[in-house]
Amino acid sequence: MEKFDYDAKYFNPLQTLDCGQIFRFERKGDGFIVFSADRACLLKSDGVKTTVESDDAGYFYRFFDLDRDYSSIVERAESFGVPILSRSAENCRGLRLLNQNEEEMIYSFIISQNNNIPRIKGIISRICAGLGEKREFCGGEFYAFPTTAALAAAGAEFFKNAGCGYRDAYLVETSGRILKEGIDDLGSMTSAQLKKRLLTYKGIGPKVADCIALFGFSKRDSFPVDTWIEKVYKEDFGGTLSDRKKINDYFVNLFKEDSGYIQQYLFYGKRLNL
DNA sequence: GCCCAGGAGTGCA
DNA sequence: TGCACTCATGGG
Repeated sequence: MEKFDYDAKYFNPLQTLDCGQIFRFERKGDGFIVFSADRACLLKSDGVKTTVESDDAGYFYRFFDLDRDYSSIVERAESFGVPILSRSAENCRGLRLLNQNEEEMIYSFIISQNNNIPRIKGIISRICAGLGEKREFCGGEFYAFPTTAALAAAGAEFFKNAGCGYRDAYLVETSGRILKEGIDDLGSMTSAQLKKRLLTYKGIGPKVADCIALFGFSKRDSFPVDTWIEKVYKEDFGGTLSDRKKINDYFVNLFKEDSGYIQQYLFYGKRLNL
């Protein structure tokens, strides 16, 4: 096991895990076990230092985005003078944007559409248990996120039984296509190129593409617009547009390279009613 | 029974 | 191009 720690002021486990960007983690004593692809780590904080234990410190250092200075991000977020944003950034300064596995993000956010977070977690958990490799961590067992090959071999009936509902066909179609084509060429694309490509997959529309780009491909100039962000737009920014594409344009033009961070502050802050 | 959830695909004007 | 309709499922 490898272990490192980080200033807890800018790395809060609960805020980082609970804000809706990740669907696979569980409580373990006074900390959390966090899963990514076929790996796991143990995350704890005493309020002064947050510690990460795993068998690959380098992977999780990048996973938790620990190269980046969040004090300046929080500062810039507060500089806009929008009350809900200032409150959320101040309260959620320990929220870190994750750099997650690309394929796990693609399939997870296809499942997320028109769905709620607790149910998304349950569906993904059942898919992992059914198709993922069994691994060991911290004296317990867990299931890796399934490979594309395993997903492509599963069939619609499996996904329906896992609770995917009508999204079963999207998973069958998209996993089959990625098995054939791979996604190696997506990693080097610009944000705009990547989103355009993502939109060509079944089950991926503008909002899901933004989430995949933001959490899976580290495209921080993305601003996913869902029902909660629509609410923020109307109630807290006095917005009058209802077209989600135009709302997205409005926010990206306003927040630019900080869009992804600020979107999470607003999304999480609104859900917590901060 | 209703409305809602990290929306997207389809058909038709 | 825009817009209404539909798509499972579970919780409140």
